[in-house]
Amino acid sequence: MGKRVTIQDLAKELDTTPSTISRALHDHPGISKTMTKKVKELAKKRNYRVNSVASSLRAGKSKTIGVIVPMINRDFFANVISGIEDVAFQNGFNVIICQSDNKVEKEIQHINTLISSGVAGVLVSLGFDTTDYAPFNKISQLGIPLIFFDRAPEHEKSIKIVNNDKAGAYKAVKHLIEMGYQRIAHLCGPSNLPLYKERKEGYLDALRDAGLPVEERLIITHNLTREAGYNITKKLMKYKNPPDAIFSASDYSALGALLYLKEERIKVPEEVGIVGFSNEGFTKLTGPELSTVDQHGKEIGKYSAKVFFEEMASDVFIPRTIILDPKLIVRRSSLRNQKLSD
Amino acid sequence: MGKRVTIQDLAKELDTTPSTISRALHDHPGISKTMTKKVKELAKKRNYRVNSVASSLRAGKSKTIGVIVPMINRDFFANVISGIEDVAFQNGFNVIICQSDNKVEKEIQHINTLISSGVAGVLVSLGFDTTDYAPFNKISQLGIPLIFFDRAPEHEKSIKIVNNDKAGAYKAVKHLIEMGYQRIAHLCGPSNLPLYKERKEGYLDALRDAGLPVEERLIITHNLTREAGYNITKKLMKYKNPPDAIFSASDYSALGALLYLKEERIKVPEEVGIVGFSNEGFTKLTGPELSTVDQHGKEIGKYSAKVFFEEMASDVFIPRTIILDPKLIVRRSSLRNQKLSD
DNA sequence: TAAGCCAATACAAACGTTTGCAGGAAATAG
DNA sequence: CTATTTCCTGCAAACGTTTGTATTGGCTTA
Repeated sequence: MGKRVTIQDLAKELDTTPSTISRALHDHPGISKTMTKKVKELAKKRNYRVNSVASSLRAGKSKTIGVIVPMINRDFFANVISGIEDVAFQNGFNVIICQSDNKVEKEIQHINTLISSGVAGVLVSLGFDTTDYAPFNKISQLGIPLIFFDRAPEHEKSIKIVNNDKAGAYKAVKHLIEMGYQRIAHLCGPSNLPLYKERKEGYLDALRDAGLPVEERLIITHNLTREAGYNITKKLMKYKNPPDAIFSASDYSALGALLYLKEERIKVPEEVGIVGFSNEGFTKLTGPELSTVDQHGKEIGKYSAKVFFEEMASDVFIPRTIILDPKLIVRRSSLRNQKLSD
Repeated sequence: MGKRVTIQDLAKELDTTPSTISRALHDHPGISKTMTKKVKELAKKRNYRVNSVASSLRAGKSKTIGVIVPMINRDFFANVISGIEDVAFQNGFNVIICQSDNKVEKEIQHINTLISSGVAGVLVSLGFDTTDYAPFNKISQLGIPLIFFDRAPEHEKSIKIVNNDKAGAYKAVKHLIEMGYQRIAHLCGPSNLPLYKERKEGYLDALRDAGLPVEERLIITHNLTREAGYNITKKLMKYKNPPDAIFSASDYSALGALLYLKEERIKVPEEVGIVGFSNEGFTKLTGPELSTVDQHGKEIGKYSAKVFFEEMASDVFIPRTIILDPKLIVRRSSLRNQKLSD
C-alpha cells in the first residue's frame, strides 16, 4: 500500500519547491533546461502522477465530461457513448456515464452529482417524460457547456445535435408507398419529445404528398418496446381493414410487430411491410431483415463530443441545432416487389 | 453565469463558520437542532451543492468507480456497465468508463488517468493481448480495490468475477453431441485469456467424455469477429470431412458461420448445428435463432459493483474468485431432432 | 564599481471541504 | 457563589496543485 508520490516529495528530493516542480512538468519557459530535465527524470523514476483532484480544485473544473442517457444497454446509446469516449480520450478527458431510466428524478439527481463533481461539460439525451428543463438550465447557468443529442428539448435555447427525424420518417414512408403499400400504420412515441413528433410529421407528410388518406386509428402512441409492438400489431391486424404496412418509430416495436406477424403466418413483406427506426444491431439479423432508418450513433457521439470541446474553447454561447441526415436502409421487410432469395 | 455557492457563503450569511455549516449538513451530533435546521434551509434556498472535488481532495479519494472494458458497444459490456451504474447510483457513486479497444497502451493510459482522478475503485475486463498485469498492480498497491470481471488474469492474486466458462462450454458441446452431431468444430479465442482457454477445455472434455475423437484441424483460433467466423467456416466446409457442428466461443463468429452456411444453402440445424457464446441480443433474432450460452451481463455488473463496495468497507484483502454458472440457451440452430415450424 | 537587468527559483495564497482541538457559555453540582 | 461538566461553536490546518509576485545571484553596462 504505497503512499502516493506528490509534487512536494519531488521538491524535497531535489531540494527545491513545489512551484518549480509544477512548472517544470508543464514546460514552463521560466525554468532552466537542466532543471526541467532533472525534474522530469525524477518524476518518471518515482512514478509520479498528478493528483487531478487537486488540480481540478485549483482550476475550478475537472477534465471530465458527464453523459446522461436513458439507458446504456441500447445499441444506439452504447454507440453514442463509445463515440464520446473516443473523442474524450483523445483530448485527455474522462467520461462519467449516468443512466436516467427515463425517470425525471434520476435525471435531476445525476445533474446534481455531475455539477458537484465539477464536470467540464454535460451531454444529455432526455428521458421520455422530461418536459421541465429547469434542472438543466442550472448547468448552463454555471457556465458549463450543455449539449443535447438525439432527444433534445424543443424550444429551449440550447445546443442540439439531432437527426432529421422528419426527413428520415418521410423517406421510410415514401419508400413503403413506392413499394405499393396503401394503409400504413404508424407506431409513434410520446409526442412531448420532438423527435417522435417529427417522425410522425414525416409520416403524415409522406402520406399527404402521395394523396393517401390519414387514418387516426392507424396511428398509435406507445412506449417503444417489443412487447408493445407485439400487442399493438395484434390489435391492428384485427381491424376490419387492417394495415398493409407498419412504420414504427422504434426498431424494438417493429421487431415486436414482426414477431407477431410471423407467429400468425402473415407474410412479411408480401402481406405486410415493416420499417423500423434506429438501425439497432439486430435489425440486419431478423428473418426477414428489418428495413430501418440509420442514426449512426457513434458519429453522433463523436460529433457531440467535438462540439463540446469547441464550446469549451469559445466563450460566446451560440444556441444552435445541428441536424444530421439519417439514412434509410432498405432490407427485406419492406421489399414487396422484388423477390430476394431466402 | 452564476457563481457557485460555497459553504463559506452560507457561513457568512448565517454569521457563523464553514466548519459549523459542514457539520450541520452532515448531521453532526455536536450541532444544535436549531442551527442544523437553519443551515439546511439556507442551503436549499441558495441551492447549495457540495463541491465534491474539494471533499475528494480532503478525503484522499472520490466517490467514483472506474471501469475499463475493451469496448462499450457490445451487448455484454453495455449490460455489465448498466449493472455497475445501477449499483453505483444507489450508493451515491459515479462511474467513469474507459474503453481499451483491446489495446494494452490504452489500458495503461486509462489506469493512469483513473488513479490520477482518485477513483475509489477500478473494475476491469481485460483486453485480448494483456499478459502483463504490472500496470494493474499499481492500482492495488495504492490501496484501491481492483476487481476483474469476465476477462481476468489467470494466476494473479486478485478478485475476479467470472463465468464458469468451462462448464458453459461443456454444456454446449454436450448438447450438440446429444443432438447427434459427431464432428464438432470449435472456433476459439486467444488462449492467453483464461476464459477462452476454459471454453476450449470444456469443449475438449465434452468430446472426451462422449468418446469422440479430438481433431486439431477442427479447432481454430480466431479474433471472434463475424468476418472471421464467416471465413473460417468457409474454410472448414471445404474440408474433405467437414464438421457437422460448430461451437464458437463468440456469438459474433457464430453469426458469421451462420451467414456463410445460409449463403451456401447448407441447412442449419439439419446439416450443421451451431452454438455460440454470450447470448448477445441478436441471437434470438436470427433465422434460425442461435443457441448460445448466457453470461447475464447485467448481473455480473451488479455483482462486481457490490463486491467493490464490500471491498471498500473491509480493510483486509482476500483474493478470491467468484464463479457464476452460465446457462445454456437452446434455440433452433442446434435442434437437429425436433422440427420447429418456421 | 555601482546601477540596472535578466534569468532562475522561492514564497505564499488560493481552490472548498473536513475535522481535531480549543474555547466560551450555560447548566448542573457542591 | 464557585467549580465542574456539558453543549455548542470557532479556529486553524490539511489535502496537492497552480500561479502572481517577490527574491536571489550573476551578469552587463556606463
